[in-house]
Amino acid sequence: MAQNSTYHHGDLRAACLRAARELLEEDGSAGLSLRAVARRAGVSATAPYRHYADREALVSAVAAEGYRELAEHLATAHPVPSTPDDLAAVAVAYVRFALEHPALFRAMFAEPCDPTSEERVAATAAISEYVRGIVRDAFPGVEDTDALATTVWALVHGLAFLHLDGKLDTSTPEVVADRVRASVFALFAVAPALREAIAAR
Amino acid sequence: MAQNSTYHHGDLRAACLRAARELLEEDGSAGLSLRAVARRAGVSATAPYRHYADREALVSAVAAEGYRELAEHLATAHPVPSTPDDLAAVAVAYVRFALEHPALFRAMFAEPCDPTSEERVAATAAISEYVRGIVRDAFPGVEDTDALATTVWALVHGLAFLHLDGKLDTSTPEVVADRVRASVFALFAVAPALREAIAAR
DNA sequence: TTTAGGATGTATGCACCATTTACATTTGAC
DNA sequence: GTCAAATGTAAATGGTGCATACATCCTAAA
Repeated sequence: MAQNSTYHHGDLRAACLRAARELLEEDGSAGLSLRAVARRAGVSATAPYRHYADREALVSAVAAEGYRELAEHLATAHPVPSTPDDLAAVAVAYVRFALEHPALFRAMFAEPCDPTSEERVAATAAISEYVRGIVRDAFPGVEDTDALATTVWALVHGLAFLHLDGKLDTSTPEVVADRVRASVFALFAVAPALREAIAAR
Repeated sequence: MAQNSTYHHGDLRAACLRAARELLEEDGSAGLSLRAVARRAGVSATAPYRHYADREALVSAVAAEGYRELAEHLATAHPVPSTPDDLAAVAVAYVRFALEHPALFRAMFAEPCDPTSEERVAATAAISEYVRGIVRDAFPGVEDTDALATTVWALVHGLAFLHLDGKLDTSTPEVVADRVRASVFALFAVAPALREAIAAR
């Protein structure tokens, strides 16, 4: 089981993932090079290629991990959201996650997504379904749950990016949270009207 | 005025900008290297450094150009938006711009923004003010124009990114436009309630 | 009109990077 | 125990950003 020499690492795949994640958080996307990952894992420069086809594959793996963490983070904000207040709390958590892990969040959403990374596709599908579930629970009367979920996700996602890009004041967590809550409540208030708005077109 | 030899380019600054823009649209952010720009401009590899301090400065310049084009694109969608319908048309134009110029849009919003690029800061401030102006005209009764403008921008911005990242169906321009309109109308319907929602917290 | 000097472009070199290919070591199944 | 597959290494190729020193050209002052 355990290697008795130093030739084999033991679990290089996981070590690379961890190193990549660390480098991403420390130096941003530019600091995440396969060579740096290899150095940090204490292994030759090309060893990571045994576990990841190329740089993008490694980034995708980190992103997928990010999706799982985001889902966890949201669930922690509120286990079973069922009211507009709950949903607002989840929205705040979403934006906070982006601000606390800017490089990771960018890797998850801001880079051209590789459609062939099933790990990544599955992870984003899970997030999407999660949002849909929340909306369904919080607004059982709404017919087109998907449309409302999309709108909510887009609003929160856009808020995250605008904050991340310095387009909105992020001096304190409170001002951010207040702004997110205000925006989400604006949308919630109209939820019943959404179906009509769509039908009216 | 005009150079009589081949040593000097004439307007290398503009040529670099154009080449960078082309490379960005052709091969994405990864294809935008200073060396490739120099090659395309028919000039030595380090010549661009006479006009741009580093790669990021060039990207910022391209992004700033993108902001101006986006503003123009939106203005074309509707010169003086003053109704929810007008605003929805502008929102659709925003998302369409992102889908038509994915790499440029990412360069504008998805990369860590350099706060020292005044060209870029000024350009984004202009966009922000533009959105605020539209909201002010379209909803003269709303007190906190800034809050509503932020919400609108975030929603549209988030829709652009989710489409860009393949999280939403983009098979035809129509399905995209319909979804954007539906989301924006949902928000519009509640505009008068926004102030209350904020006050209620 | 001549002639510095600044602006612009070039040549070279360094450090870093991704990726490929060939080779070495270890491990586990038989 | 043997041998093939899995894992790690070494070396080489070709690309990149960028700093430094050098070449050329334009312009404005003398």
